[in-house]
Amino acid sequence: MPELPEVETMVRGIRPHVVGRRVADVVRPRCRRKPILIQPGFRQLRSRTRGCVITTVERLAKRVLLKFDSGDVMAIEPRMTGLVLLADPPTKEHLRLEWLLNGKGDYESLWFWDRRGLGTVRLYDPQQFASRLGPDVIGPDALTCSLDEWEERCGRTQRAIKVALLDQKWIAGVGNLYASEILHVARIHPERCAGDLSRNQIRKLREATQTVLATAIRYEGSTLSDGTYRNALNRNGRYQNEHRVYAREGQRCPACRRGTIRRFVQAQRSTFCCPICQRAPRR
DNA sequence: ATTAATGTTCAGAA
DNA sequence: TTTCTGAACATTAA
Repeated sequence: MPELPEVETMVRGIRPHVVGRRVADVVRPRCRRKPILIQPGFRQLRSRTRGCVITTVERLAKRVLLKFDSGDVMAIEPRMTGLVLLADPPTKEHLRLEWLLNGKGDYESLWFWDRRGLGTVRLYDPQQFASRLGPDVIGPDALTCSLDEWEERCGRTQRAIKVALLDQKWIAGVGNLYASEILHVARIHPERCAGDLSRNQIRKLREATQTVLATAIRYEGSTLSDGTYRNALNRNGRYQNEHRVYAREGQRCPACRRGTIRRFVQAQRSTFCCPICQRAPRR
């Protein structure tokens, strides 16, 4: 379930071990499953990255970006179950790609592991790389979505606020789990129309987004009960212990201690909220 | 033994 | 134009 905090944890985990190292080779492990999507194909990925030095590792919303001295940018999208690892994959049979690394370092390879296989790896040349994403909710300072930008975006959609938060072209970086957590902290009902929010509520929403995601990063993300891990050494995150509403249906709300956490479905995804803290919109 | 649910993204339909 | 639906795939729980 890599969302933004889990992807940021991967990036921080691998960065010190891969920056400056040269790709000796790219290997697709033997695997009878349907191969993951690689653009522009495995052979080109291999020939264009072999011999290149990794210059930077960054996060863009929920993607891992590796940049090479050739100028090429490789975007790894873990989607539902992908992990970027230096060691200790959960299983052998779901290993999808291996980058063998030359030079001194604690680890021989960088791996992409993906149980469901919905993840993608794409290689872009410098001119070609242009993101279709909205502003990153918690990017480097200059790129962090400003309050004015939040307000402008809210004003131009009639969708429920939680549905809008999950739209990466609208604002990038919020996933399903953290959307419920953020709205609970901001005390905004998930079904409220985004266009109806006051400037003050939008301010609270923006602040809740930044504090929830920053805190989750400090805890190295959330490891859910399905046991898909996310840090670079396949260790559990710890933020799942801090969840206030996600997957806590039927439990007492930890904020008001009066409401009972409810679950319902929006845009085919589970939403959790406290009906007392988060007042339902008029219908 | 079916069916529903699980984190994400995107093409295509409404 | 905007918004919604289903599919991609694997695995587990009910």
